[in-house]
Amino acid sequence: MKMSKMFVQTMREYPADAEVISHKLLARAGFIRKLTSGVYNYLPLMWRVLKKVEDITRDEMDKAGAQELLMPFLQPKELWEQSGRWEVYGRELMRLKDRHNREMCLGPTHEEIITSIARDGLKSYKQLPVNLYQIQSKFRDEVRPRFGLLRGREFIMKDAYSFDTTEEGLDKEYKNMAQAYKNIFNRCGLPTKMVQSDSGAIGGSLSHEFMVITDTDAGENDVFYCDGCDYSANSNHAISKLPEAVTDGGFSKKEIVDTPKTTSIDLLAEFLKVPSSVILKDLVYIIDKKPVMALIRADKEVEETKLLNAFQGMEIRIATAPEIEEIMTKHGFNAAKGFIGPEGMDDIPVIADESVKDLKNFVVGINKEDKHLVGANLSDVRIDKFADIRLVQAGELCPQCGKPLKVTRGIEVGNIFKLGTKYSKPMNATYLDKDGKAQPYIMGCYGIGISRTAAAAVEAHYDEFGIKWPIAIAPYHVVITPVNIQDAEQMKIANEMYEKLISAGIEAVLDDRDERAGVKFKDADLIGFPFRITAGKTISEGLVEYKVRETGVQEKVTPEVAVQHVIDAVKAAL
RNA sequence: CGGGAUGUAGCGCAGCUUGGUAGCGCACCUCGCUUGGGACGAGGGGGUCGCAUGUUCAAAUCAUGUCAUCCCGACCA
Repeated sequence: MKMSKMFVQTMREYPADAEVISHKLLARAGFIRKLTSGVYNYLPLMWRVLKKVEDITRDEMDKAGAQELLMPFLQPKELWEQSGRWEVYGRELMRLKDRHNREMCLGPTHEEIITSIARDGLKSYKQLPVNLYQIQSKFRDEVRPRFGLLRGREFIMKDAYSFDTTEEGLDKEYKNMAQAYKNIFNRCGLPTKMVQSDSGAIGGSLSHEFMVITDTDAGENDVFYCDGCDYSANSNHAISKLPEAVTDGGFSKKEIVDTPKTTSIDLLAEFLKVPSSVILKDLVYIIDKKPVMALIRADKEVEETKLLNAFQGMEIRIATAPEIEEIMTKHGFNAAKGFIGPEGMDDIPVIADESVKDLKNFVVGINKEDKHLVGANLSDVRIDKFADIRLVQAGELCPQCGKPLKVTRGIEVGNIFKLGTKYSKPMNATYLDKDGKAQPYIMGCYGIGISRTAAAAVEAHYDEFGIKWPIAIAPYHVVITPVNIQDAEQMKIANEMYEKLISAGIEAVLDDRDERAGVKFKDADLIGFPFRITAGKTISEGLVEYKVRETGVQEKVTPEVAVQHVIDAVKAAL
């Protein structure tokens, strides 16, 4: 490719609306251009990168025995009603109507469609197991898209779905996919951590996420890990042992005491002169439009995803102050939210965190303004069930080996889920077993954010001058830079090297623009070509310059050697 | 959904307070000069100032409304 003809406009400044480094660099270097909020044009350089990530993914998926297909982007409401998700999927699901007023949605994921395909085609146990995948655009109408390609509304994803007859079969495929994912990210030049995770809105029993560990702001997920063993988990799934804490309030008797204006835990703890670890905090959440109460030791926080799962709900949010007032009034109470408790709220389910079990002589709200019950014990509080609903914090102890857990941030680039029969059952998607009996498929699903992976690669590989693409997903492998295109000798050597590289199968760019050297160098660094060969002032000695973007190492060598270096390096990396 | 900010050329911005011929830098085109880390000079093209309504002799500028974009927050009792 001749640089003079290449469709790329680099900018001297970062776009004003970009926050994270991958967004800034991809926009400035001419890879992407925003069309509307959370939606981007993938310009030619970006598209080359994306195709490489796709190709690596495709190659490993095929090797792992999966088969590619392509499902529609537009989906009918009916299938979503069969799975039960039409009602329960939040506003992220982009709903629309066609000219006949038929309700449709843009696919945020494809469980419903794939299940309907399987239902029609996989009738016999003899046809199973099967793993089908596609690489396609998805749409999720995020509340607040940000971070460029990392959290857009439209994005490219590889999603695979497996169908098995047994749990053992699913387990085998799950491991098979985990290995394929490791291969994919390694080949992309992106080291990832496989962490335990919650399965979220897609549902299911077991899941893992593949996280690129990054020290940039773009890491949206907290990953807890242990130096002492191999434990690692996403914050929505992490568990821990709690360090020693005061759990006995030390009150000599149970009584109702005045606690004026103690509308927060801090105020209450200060007023009663007790640590917050002996206060029972009662939070009201709205799960699938119904209120629930979550009790937890007040020095700890609730992990909403865990809470949601404890109720097997789909949508969760904390109740608003007016909603709490309404609940109070409805139950005949007249107190501010700081004084709420399960007392007299018999129709609202109450769940307590495991940590509550250790509490003795504690403090709890009883729905009376400016009053709390102190010296309470578990028998004094209505609790429907216990569950782990606690958010782990760094410094708490590893559940496996007891060492303090550490936290880091990561970008989720892939995930694998065991779905079981979550979709096959409600959608009545079955095969006939050996006995001629209909059985629902046992399913798994496996996603990779293609566009997000490319952006994560930038977060992991950049410096003050620009992007440093891993060779395997770089838009081009090498740029050849004749410093002065008026210099016939420079141009001749540059052209010869270019031809040799091209015929060796190397993706080379010749920067034949009539620009000063500085401009060409800046652009080369910004765009992030892994290698640069410069034909400049040493050409009279028969030498060119070979430079490695990643390390900054450069050496003066003959054109033949420079070309061979690039060929060797690229072959080694692919 | 709440709060804040911003919409002026492809990008980054000034002008608005105090209404009167729409500007600057980068990018783009032409010529000259220059050619190892985003040169220089001269000339040039490009904007219904987000949109609508109003006030006014006159609106980028004032008012009202609306749309869009960005940031923060969305209640830990």
